[in-house]
Amino acid sequence: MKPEKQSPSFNPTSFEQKWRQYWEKQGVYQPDLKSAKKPYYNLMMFPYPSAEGLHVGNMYAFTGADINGRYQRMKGFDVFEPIGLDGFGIHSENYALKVGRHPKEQAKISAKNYYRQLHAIGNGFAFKNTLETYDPDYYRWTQWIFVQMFKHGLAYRKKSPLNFCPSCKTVLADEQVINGLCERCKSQVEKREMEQWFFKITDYAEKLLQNTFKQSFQWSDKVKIGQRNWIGKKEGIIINYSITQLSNNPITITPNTISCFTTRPDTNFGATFVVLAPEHPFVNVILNLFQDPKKIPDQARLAEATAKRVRNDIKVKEIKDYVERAKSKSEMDRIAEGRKKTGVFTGFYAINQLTNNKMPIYITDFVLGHVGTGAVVGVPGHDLRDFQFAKEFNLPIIRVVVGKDGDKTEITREEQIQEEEGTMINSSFLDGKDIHEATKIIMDYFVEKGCGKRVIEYKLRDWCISRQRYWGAPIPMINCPVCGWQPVPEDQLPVLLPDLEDWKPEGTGKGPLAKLSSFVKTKCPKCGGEAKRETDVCDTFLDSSWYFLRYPSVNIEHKTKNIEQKSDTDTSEVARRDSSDGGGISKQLPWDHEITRRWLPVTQYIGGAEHTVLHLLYARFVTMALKDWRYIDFEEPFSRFYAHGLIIAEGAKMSKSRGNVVIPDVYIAKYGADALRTYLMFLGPFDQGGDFRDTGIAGMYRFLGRVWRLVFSVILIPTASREKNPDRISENAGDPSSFRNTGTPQDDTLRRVMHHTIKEVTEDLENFRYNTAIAHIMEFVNQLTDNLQLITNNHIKSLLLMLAPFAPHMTEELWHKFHLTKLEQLDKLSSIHLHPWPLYDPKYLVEEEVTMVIQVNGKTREIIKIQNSESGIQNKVEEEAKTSEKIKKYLVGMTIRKVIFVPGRLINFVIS
RNA sequence: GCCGAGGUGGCGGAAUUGGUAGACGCGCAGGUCUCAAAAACCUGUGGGCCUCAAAGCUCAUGAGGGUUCGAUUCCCUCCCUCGGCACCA
Repeated sequence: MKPEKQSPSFNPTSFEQKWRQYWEKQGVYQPDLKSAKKPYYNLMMFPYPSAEGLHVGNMYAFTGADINGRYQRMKGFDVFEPIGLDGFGIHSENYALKVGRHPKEQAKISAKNYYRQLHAIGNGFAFKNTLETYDPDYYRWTQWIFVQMFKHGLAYRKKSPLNFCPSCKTVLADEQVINGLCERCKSQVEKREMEQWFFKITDYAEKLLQNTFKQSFQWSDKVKIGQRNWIGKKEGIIINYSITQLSNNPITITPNTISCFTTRPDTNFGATFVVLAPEHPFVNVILNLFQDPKKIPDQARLAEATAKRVRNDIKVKEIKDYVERAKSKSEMDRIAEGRKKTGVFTGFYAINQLTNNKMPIYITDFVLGHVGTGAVVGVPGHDLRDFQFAKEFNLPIIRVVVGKDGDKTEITREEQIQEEEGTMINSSFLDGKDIHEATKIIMDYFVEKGCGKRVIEYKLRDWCISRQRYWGAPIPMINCPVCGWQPVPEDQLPVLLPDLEDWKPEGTGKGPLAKLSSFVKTKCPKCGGEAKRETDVCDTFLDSSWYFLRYPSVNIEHKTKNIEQKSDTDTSEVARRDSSDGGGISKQLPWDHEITRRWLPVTQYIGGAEHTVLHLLYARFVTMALKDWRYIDFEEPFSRFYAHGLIIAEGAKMSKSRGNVVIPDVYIAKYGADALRTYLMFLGPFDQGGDFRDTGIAGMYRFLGRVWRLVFSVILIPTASREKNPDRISENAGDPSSFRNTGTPQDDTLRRVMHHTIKEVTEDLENFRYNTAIAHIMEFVNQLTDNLQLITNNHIKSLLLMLAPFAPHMTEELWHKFHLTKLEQLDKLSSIHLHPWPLYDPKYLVEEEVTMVIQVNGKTREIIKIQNSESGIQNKVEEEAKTSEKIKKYLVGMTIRKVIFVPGRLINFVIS
């Protein structure tokens, strides 16, 4: 049979779907989860369906992650690459609100469309292991985690001023407030005093921080640093100052000290005032004391004259007004006022025990109630804010540090403030000491004198978990008037989210579930009496804090026997924990122990850096807690994390509000998924993202077309070389030993280029340098195109194998066309995607002749070819260089002062 | 203000133990094929000078200094863009 001379036209839509069906049918991307030998858990952050569908930004992230998965699979790993939908929570609910559909209905529609797109991009997903966070089988366990948090004392209720989004009508975690705006809807966030559920993530602050320094914690630096900054560890001291008044007959107050946290006690000789946050407890002490003169307590009952004087000193009304005003101010109002310092004097003084000065105590809104002790000792000479405050209230400013500029004059301008480094002055026993040394000395001093205590503070605060919304996992707690808060018994989980007609948020401070009395009314699990269910739902980020544990075990029946099957040699805490637990359903876990052991922690996690202090921190916290409760035996969920860049369009981040969202579907229909995938990976470094352009994708389509025709030219028109090497389906692509050596220079060149390309592409893929990997493949293709008659089977195989992770459909099509296999003959192992990655042999990288640069005084004047064997010998190269007419011209009449020789690279004559 | 990432042709971007700046692609220009177009293919493509041409010279990696035989790369000062945090004591 003679092959037709014309290659079929390159039409991706004619074969892409066919191969996706084949992959799925044959289970090409379904590893044996129970007994895989070389497990590689390749995970990408799952999407939340909060729009019409995936945009190219999502596709960029998924494709980049998928290329790693495909590469690792070809390297011989059993790659598990699951995908699912983070469909519970406020993102999806807001979208449902927007389109005016019930979230449950919308979820079905979104799921269908998202999964259609996720198929269409051609990733090696394990589609048998999908999960959706709104599935009761899933959120049952989200609730179970909540119950465990409660049982272990990590879930608690607290009343505090919280971030409230008036548009989403719910409270938000600190991590979800960006510049005072709601992370989701960009509305102005208000402060509201509410009682809510919190998770004690702060208990893990130190571990969350310390683990980021471990060698094994291989994360993108920017995310590591971002987490460290967010945790914000500070070592300092709490100093207690006695409180006094100017009056001769001071009233007694309790407490009679003020505690201030500071990291810079070295400057305390320069402390001249104390400032309190409006929320500070002492403020209430004052207000209660003097609100009504009759309420002055007995022990403080004063002579009328004294009382009057005290009331004059302490302007109660002014204080009250200031505090109320401060508390009602929104973040935005504060910013709008600039950084102008305001405050009110309390009438009380704190005694600086170093100088015996009476430091006036003020209330000011620049001190934050939740930071440190909510009270700050003011050192106006060496802190910008303290300086501004002192200026505003005419308080004394004392210099106690001399900076490197040596300026010892009085501090009157902001530029004179030394904060970072310097030497102590005007500080008695600290004089002349470096500030860091002085800090240690003074800390010891305070501790010894009994008026200070070293402390470690963190910026990280507890995770507010309650949301006054409908579309989330109901918080599985019951409030009994007799027994207090009780968790829903584990065998009664899930607490199903009821179908609610009236599900829209109202902003009353309660979630929509509160309106459903059949849901609210329940029995106390402890005493059996009438009780009420919690009606708030969990934050979405709890859903996604453990999903990676679930994926590998999605299809596992929860049989108690898989817990008891442990061998005696298995001494892990986890095993003992499992088998010593009580009977019944509570024994079950949402993950299979053996599978979890095999696959977790996640080998490679890939996602956006925007989750640095959100999902990535929460998932680490939940994993640590599960480890401490002995449900798993590792404490870090993601061994490696790679933060990809963002795709921008029209110069801005893709977002619905900007209207610059690019939908991949049209491009897939026009150019095929392969062209879009390869284009996205080519447009810039994967960690930097890039700007999406139509013209670029057309160019990539042309490139793939060139590859298509190149491969068909070999399939259809056998050349002399090809006939000499007729074993069309040999499995030795890239195996260096399979190469004949004809000795012709062109043959050698092509072979060298191939090995060089394999080397470069392999190294690039190891480091997520997809753009340069593609560039190298392109150069290889250009070389092949220029030497059509010299192409061998191995060139084509190597080319297809290297291109396979990027263009999985087309390479699969060409692979089988090349091997003349028929679709119906194919089994799983025929797939190019399970073929071993090509290897290179360094010995074929060596060139006969190398290019050397000849410089005169550091400027390149000539480029010569020289035998590789001689390129490392200075005499030879120098001799050769001096025969060059051009170089002679430069050297004539000059003296060579020095010759710099870099073997194999250049020679430089320094002349004068 | 602090932390992080960047600044290279018309555009996206290559190039690192300091050694040919601009790989690869887009775009553009010219050409081949065609009645024509599309597609495809070929050639050229940083600026300036010089030349009929070839060759050559010269400038150029945000700005300015420095180290070096040699700097996109290292050091100092500064400017700009993007991302994150932000009155955090």
